[in-house]
Amino acid sequence: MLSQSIEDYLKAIYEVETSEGKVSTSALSEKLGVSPASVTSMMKKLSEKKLITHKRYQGVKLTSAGRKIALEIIRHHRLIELYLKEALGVPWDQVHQEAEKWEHVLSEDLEDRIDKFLGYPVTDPHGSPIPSRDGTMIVRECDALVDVEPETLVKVVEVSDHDPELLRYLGGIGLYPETEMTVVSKQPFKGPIIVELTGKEYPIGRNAAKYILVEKADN
Amino acid sequence: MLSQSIEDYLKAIYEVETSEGKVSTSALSEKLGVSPASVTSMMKKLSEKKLITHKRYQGVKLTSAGRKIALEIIRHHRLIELYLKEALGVPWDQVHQEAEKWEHVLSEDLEDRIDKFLGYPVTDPHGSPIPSRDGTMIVRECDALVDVEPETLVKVVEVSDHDPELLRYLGGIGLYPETEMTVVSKQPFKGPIIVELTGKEYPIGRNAAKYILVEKADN
DNA sequence: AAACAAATTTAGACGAGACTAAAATAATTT
DNA sequence: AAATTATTTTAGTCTCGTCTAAATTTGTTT
Repeated sequence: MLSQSIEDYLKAIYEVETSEGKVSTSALSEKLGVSPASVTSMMKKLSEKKLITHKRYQGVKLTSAGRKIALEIIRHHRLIELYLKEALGVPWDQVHQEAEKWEHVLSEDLEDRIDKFLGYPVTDPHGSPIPSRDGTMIVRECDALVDVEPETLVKVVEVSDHDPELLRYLGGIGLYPETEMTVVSKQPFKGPIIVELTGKEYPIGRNAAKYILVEKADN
Repeated sequence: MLSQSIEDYLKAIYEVETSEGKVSTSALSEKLGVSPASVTSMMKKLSEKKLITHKRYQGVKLTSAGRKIALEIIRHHRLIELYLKEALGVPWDQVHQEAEKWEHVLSEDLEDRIDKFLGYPVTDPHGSPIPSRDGTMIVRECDALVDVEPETLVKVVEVSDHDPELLRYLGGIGLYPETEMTVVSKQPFKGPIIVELTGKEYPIGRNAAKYILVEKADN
């Protein structure tokens, strides 16, 4: 059995690896809210357990064993997020922080029951794909909203779950995964992006728009 | 925020206090599966936090602050047990071990949602009363099955959740809280107690019968 | 290429919570 | 009441995961 701490590190490594390619000590330090020195000592331990490979001063990489565990935790996390929303009506801006705790105590049996209850879902409430039990996750190519040209009809694919504030705003204007909307314009001088949905126009800050993934809607 | 370990100790102290009156170091050591020395050092810590009172060599007692926390954890535990059974169909012999982990990560918000979902229940799947949010729990007077005279019609009130094996057996013969049955006979030489329910007779060992609480049914 | 800055690792310490072995106290027997 | 046994506490150690401060390596300027 792995400690909660180890699980958190593996998950963080996976996330940094997919979002930035290279996994530095400082990135993990930042993400996990611990000192760089703590990261280094944990890297040593994870190396010994063959969950990562580590070259001094060169960053780390998950081994396939490490990746499998990371994906298992992420699967737990996302299943729980969806479950809390569907079964208990927890608002989508709160499910993340709850799942952070619950992901570490989910048994295989309960995981299966929840999966079944939800009808074997493939995405969580933020549109993020749920890894399969055997440790694989689909990869999607889609664009950040901030990079889309005006006058385009797009469909929301995924919204980052890290900022509850943003999620509340987006929920308030009815912007969820699967929502279709039109990018109306991008205001100059790093101003907001204006989108239209359900007949109304709303501003979305450039920074926020980095965390909203969309794909071109067909037609 | 209290550590999981502290929560476990407080819960154990509460349980020993209600079942045996006096809370000895060895009883806690046994119950928690740690050495007596570990118990003593934790007692020191809990005393400093004013959660218990401790007289050297004389056992411990919960303060009202300590009791409140213990009851909060027990409330979590029992709500979760019932929730897992009702919402996810977890068999009653498995809910206990799941709840042991989940009880420590339940937020107030989720506690309320689960409570509401269940319709503000007062007992868990084993018939144990669920403490109220403000930290009170009803006390019931009822008899252990082992002490009941033959030829009596009784109603099952509560079954201890500590032995999954026993729970499976009892579930198999349809013996749950609220079940009515007749104590047919007590076999001599510490033999089993024979009960009749749904027209059939079943043996229940003396030891098991200590852990089944019943009340006389007003026939 | 030398100097400086930034990132990373090492060294050493700490608090939590467990352990074992030994000492102290309480309970029970004789 | 003294001796023996059982229980509890103390003393000292260990692992885990964190920290700070100092040393090392890498990257970037000038």
